[in-house]
Amino acid sequence: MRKKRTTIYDIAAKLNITASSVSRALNNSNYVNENTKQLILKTAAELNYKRNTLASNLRKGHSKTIGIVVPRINQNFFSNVIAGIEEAAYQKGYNLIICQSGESHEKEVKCINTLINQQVDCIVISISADSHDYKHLKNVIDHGIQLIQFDRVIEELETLKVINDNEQASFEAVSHLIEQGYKRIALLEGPQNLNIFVQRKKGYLAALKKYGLPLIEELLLENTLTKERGAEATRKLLNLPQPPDAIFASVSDFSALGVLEVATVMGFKVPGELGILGYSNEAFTELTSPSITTIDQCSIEMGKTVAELYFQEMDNKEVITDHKIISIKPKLIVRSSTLRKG
Amino acid sequence: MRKKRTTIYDIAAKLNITASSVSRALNNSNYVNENTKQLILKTAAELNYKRNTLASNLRKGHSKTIGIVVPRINQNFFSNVIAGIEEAAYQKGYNLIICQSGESHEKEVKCINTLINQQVDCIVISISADSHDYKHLKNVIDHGIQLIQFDRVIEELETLKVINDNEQASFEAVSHLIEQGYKRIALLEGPQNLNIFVQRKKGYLAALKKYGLPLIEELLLENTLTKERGAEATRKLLNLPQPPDAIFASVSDFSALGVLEVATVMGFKVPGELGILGYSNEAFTELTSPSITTIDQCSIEMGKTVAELYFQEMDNKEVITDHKIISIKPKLIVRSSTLRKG
DNA sequence: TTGTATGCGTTATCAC
DNA sequence: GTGATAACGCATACAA
Repeated sequence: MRKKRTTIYDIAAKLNITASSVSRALNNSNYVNENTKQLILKTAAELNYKRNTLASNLRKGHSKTIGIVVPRINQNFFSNVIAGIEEAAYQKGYNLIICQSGESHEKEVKCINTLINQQVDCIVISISADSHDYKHLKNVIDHGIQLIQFDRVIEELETLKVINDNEQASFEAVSHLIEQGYKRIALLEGPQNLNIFVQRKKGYLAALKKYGLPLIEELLLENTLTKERGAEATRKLLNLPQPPDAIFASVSDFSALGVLEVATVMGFKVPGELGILGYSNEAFTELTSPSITTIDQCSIEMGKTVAELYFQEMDNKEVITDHKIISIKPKLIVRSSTLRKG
Repeated sequence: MRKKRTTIYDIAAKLNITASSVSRALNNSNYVNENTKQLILKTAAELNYKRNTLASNLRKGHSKTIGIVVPRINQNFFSNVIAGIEEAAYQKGYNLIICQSGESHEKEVKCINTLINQQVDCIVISISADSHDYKHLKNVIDHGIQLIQFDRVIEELETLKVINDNEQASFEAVSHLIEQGYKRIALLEGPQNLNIFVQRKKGYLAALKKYGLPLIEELLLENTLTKERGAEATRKLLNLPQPPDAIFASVSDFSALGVLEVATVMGFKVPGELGILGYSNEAFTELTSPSITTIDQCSIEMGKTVAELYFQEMDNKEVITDHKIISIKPKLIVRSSTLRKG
C-alpha cells in the first residue's frame, strides 16, 4: 500500500546538490542561490514532494499542533469553540488534535497522556464533570506544554484561562426577570463541583440581594442537567403551596425546555404566569412557542480568543504571565418566555 | 518554557543498561528479562517518561493518525460523524486531526496537503460544495494514504465510501406522503452537482412513478438550502393557481422550517392542508408545532462505520478491495407534520 | 553560497 | 536476553 515518498535527498540527487541546500530552499532561507532555489522548488513540485512534518517537527522540537480535550465534540457549545480555534489556528499553520473525555475523568487522563506523547505545543481543555483531581494537568505543565483552560476551569490551577463571566450573565438574567415583575424566582442549579455553576448561583443570589428579594430555599433545586430532570424539578416546583412565578434553568436550555413542556401541560401561561429563562442559546430556543429567553455564550468567539491567547503567549514567552484570565461577556437574549412588559 | 523531557536514554543511564532494552520493555517485547522489564517500567513511571510519538512514528513509518476534512465542524451532522469516528479510533489508539474546508475548494486542497505532510495514515473526507476537481484526492492515493469518502462523495473516484442511501430514504419519504393521501407533492431540491441531492431527487421521482402520480415541473424548485430560501420557495408554491398539498424539503430541516413558518403565516393547516417533510433530523424538528417529519441520517453510526471500515482494510491490506461502498439506511421519522391518517 | 556532520528519540537488525 | 549500530527525514552549526 504505502509507497515510498520523495524526500529532500531524492531532490538533491536529481540536481546533484546536497540535501542541506534543498532543505534551505524549501524553508525559504536566504543562504541559497536564488536560481538554485527556484530550480529546487520546481523539481520538488515535479516530484510531488511533501515535507515529512513528523521528521521536521522531531528535529525542531515542536509540533505546531494544538491538542483539545472536551467532554463531547458533538455538543453545540464545544463544536463551536473548536470551530473558532480551528479557524484561528489554521491561519498560523497549526493543526488540531481533538479528543473527547466523555465526561469521564479516567478518559480525560488518557487523552492528556496521548497529547503529551504527540508532543503537542499546547493543550486546550474544558474539564469533564466528574474530574476529581488534576495531577494530569500539572503533568502537562511539567512537560513544558502550554495549558489553556476554557469554560469549565479549575480555578486554583494557575494557567491561562478563557471563561465566560457566568456570574455577571446570571446576575443580568435574574435582574431582567425581576424587572419584568417576577418575584418568586426558582433556580435550577448545576453540580456545584463545577465552578461555572457555582458562579451562576452567585449571580442569582446577587441579583436577589440587589433588588431586596428574599432567598427562598425551597425554590433552589439541584441536579437538573437534562430535559427530563428539568421537567421533574418543575413538577415539584409548580405543585408547591406557593409555586414560583419564574424559573431560571441556569444549567442548560434543555432543562428549560423541560420546564416549558411541564408548564404547558400543567396549564401555566408562559410568560404570563410563569417566566422561563435558559442558558446556552441552543438553536431550538428560538423555535419553541413561546420562544425561550436565554444566554448566548459567544462560543465561536471564545474559540478564537483561546487560539489568539496562545499565539500571544508564544510571541512574548520571555514575560511571565502564567495565569492570565480572559473573561468573555455572555449576551442575554431576551425572547417571549420572559417578556411581560413592553 | 519547554523543559527537557526524559528519554529512553535517561532511563537506560539510570539503570546501567542500554536504550534498546528500555525500548523493548516499553513495547512489551518478550526479548527482555521479566525482572528488568518491571524495573524499567517502574523507573519510567518515576521519571514521568512519555514516549515521543513523533520519533516513534517517524521510525515506524506511520502516524496512527486519521485526518478528517469536513465543510464545518460545528454542523450537527458532521460533528456527530466525527464523534463517531473518534470513539472507534480512540479504542484502537488512533488520533484525529481535524480540518474544515469551509465549503471552499481552495481550502480543501490546503487541508489535504497539510494532512499529507502530517503523514496521516488515512484521510476521511466529505467534499465541499464548490469542489470542482479532484486532483488533490488523487494525490492522497498517490501518497499511499487510505482515502475514505463519506456522505458527499465523488462517485467516479474509486475509493472506500460510506454513504447514506439517499435515494431509498427519499423514496420512502415520498411514499409515506402519498400513503397519507397527498397527491401534489413539491420538491425542494439541492444543488445537483452534489450527488446526494441527485439521489434524493431520484427517490422522489421513483416514488411518484410507483404510485402513478404525474411529475409536475412547476412543483420542483432548486436552490433552497437555507431557511430563508425554503420560505421563499414556499411563498412561490403556495401562491400557485394549484398549490401543492405537500412539500418535501429534501435539502434540509432548516429549509423545512422555512416552509412551516410561511405555511403557518399564510394560514395553511399543517398537516391537514399541507404536509411537510424535512431531511436530517435536526434537534429542533421535534420541537416545532407541529413537529416535523424528517429523515435521520444515523450520523454517529456513520462515523463508527467509517472508522471500522478503515481498520478492516488495514487488517487485510493484501486483498484488493479498492472501492468498497457501505450504504447506511437512513430512518424515516414520522411526526405530526405529515400525519393525516392514524 | 554550499557542503559536511550531527542529532532529534525511537525502533529494527544485527551480533554476541 | 542484551548491547551496539544504523536508519527514519529533516534542520542546523560549522567549516569551507
